[in-house]
Formats: sequence, C-alpha cells, structure tokens
Amino acid sequence: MGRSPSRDEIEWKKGPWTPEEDRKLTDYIHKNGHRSWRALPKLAGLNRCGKSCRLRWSNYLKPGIKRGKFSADEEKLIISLHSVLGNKWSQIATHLPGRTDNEIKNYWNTHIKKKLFQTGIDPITHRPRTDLSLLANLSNLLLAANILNLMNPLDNATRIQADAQAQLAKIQLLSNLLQVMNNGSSSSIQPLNMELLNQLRSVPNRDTNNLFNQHLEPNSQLVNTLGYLPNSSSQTPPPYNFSTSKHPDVTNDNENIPAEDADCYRFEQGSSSISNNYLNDDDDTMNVQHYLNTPVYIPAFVSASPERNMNNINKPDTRTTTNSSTSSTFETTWGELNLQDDEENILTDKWTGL
DNA sequence: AAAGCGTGCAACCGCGTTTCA
DNA sequence: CTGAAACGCGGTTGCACGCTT
Repeated sequence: MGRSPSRDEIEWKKGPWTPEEDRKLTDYIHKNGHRSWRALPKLAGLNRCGKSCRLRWSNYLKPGIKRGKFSADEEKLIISLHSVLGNKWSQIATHLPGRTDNEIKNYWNTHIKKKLFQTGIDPITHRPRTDLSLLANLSNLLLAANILNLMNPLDNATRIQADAQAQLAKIQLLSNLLQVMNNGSSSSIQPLNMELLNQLRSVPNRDTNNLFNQHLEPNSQLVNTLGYLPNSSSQTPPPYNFSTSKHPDVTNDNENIPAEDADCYRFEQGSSSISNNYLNDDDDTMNVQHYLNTPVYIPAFVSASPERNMNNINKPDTRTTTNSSTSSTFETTWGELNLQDDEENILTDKWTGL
C-alpha cells in the first residue's frame, strides 16, 4: 500500500540528531508517552517527522538499550537465530534484550556476514560455500603451498609456513570437497573434485601424521560460531549431520573400532559405558535401529540443527576437547537426544560419512 | 600533510501490514 | 466494508572516522 509523503513531510529536517533534539524528544516522551508519533514532533517542538522520532527513540534513546560491542554469546545467538529465522531482525532482536533490530542488522551486515564468508560459510544458507571461486582460491592456496615447499626446502621458517598453509588448505578443501561430493550431484563438479583431490594428495606434508589420512575434527570455529555443523548435501539443511567428535568422557573400548572412527556415541541407560556406538560407514547405518527410543549422546550442534525441536535436547554439557594432532582445543556442547520411531529414516537418509 | 579508500553505523526510504474512523 | 493514516520492518544510503599511501 504505502503512502506518498505529504508536502509538509518534505519540509522535515533530516540527518543526524543533535543533543538538543534528543533532549526534547526524551523529555516529551517521559512526560507524555508516544501515543501518536505523527502528532509528537509538533507537540515536542521538533522539526522532525514522526517516523524519524520513532526511529530515534526506539533505536537510540529508549531506556534499556545496550550500546557497545556484541559479546561472543550474543554473536553466537544471532547466528543461530539467523539460521532459523533468516533476516527477521525484529524477531531476532526479541531474543537479545537491550539490542535493537537495527543494531543487530548492522552488526550482521558489517561483521558476522564477513566472518562467516571468510570461514567458508555461506551467510545466507549457513552451509559451506561450494562455489567455484572458493574452490579456485583453495586451489591457488595449495599451489602456493607447493611452491613454497619447492622453493626453499632447507629454510625452516618457509617450510613451517608452507606446511601450515598446506594444512589449512587441506582442511578447508577437504571439508568443501566432502560437502560437494556428498551432494551426489552435479557431474560438472565431480571432475573438478578429482582434480583438486589429486592436488590435495600431491602437497608435501612433513608431519608424521599425514593429514589426509587423519580423521578430521569438526571445524571448531564453525561449530562454536554456528552451534551446528551445516551440510550442503541438500537444498535445506539436514536434521542430522554426524561429526567425528566424541564426548571427552567416552572411551571407545569395544569392538576394536578406533576411537577416531566412532561418530556417534550412545550411553547405556544407567551406565557410563557405551556399546554398539559407531556409525562410520554406510553399512553401519543399520545400527540406527538400536538407537530408537533410547538416549543417544551426540554433540548438541548435531541435535540443535534448525529442523530439530530444541526441546528434545536434554542435559546440555559443554566440554573442552583437545585435538591431539594439532594441540588445538575447542568447546562442544553435548546433549542427550531421544530419537523417535519416525526419525529413523532421517538418520539413515541423512547420514554421510567419510 | 593531504588525498584516497574502507569501514561502521545512524538514519532514511519504500513498501507491506495493521488500525481505525 | 473501505480506504486513509499510522506503524513496523528490511534494505539502502550517506557521512564520520580511521587507516593507508
């Protein structure tokens, strides 16, 4: 619908508010409230349109508005909420006391969006970027790493830098490749994957643990930022996406399954031990049946993905995990989840493993 | 020192929705 | 019921500020 501005409104003052105008507006609203924004400017002695007054009040002058830097928790919350609500800034703002929709929107556009993009996450879909330019950049990174290694094999500093760069490139590339390849998809992308995969294998790696053969920890930065691990295998994010992470209290002590191959851990009711607890390839998806209607302990970022009902997650438990190969630490919040009968197919259909 | 450039954010604009006479 | 006015929301703009060249 909309309404074209009347002649009077064109005359209103625009631009930044002066302290004097702020004082007039605040004084007036404290004394009289703001029943009619349209009538307010005249009554308050302001040469501003009602809309401008409303915006100034609700975004800046209203008591209780929190100014300043967003905390890490607030940032996480914004990202989580955005993954569910999209650009519904006013709805997001209702979950952040003291923050306005405008402030959250600005923070998203100037900080978070950029941060996610640099981390390789599409800020719109909240899934890893799989666009060709990104893959091309990674390809260049790998090439650079190769060149650095070849240029000066005896120079320790250069070698360390090249190794670090190669490691980074591998992690990013492998992560993206897996997402693209899991797509089951597009024949045009597959040859590119193979080419990049070969590049990946060709990068020299002086570590005794060849990264390519290691089991990757989930991208901790991504997980901590998003609260869940996104997956690009479908148009909409899948309800589940198992990671290789494990609860620190759990040791995989049976069936000769290497701990790093276990993807999902189940606590026996009334016991701290685990059994029949792994899902590490397609055949193991059958084991899902054993999980039905029993508590399953999985990372909360799995269970808290957008489609799931958050109420199903019990006993949140945040633990710090150390990646032994990189000595890096990251926090994962675990939760107990009761799978329902009708969720079996979701698990088996969406399960994607290395 | 100054021009150019990038960044962050307050404020504006346009349009959809709700309210009310 | 209808249409104008008011409100609310999301996208965009423009300016101040800081950094780089």
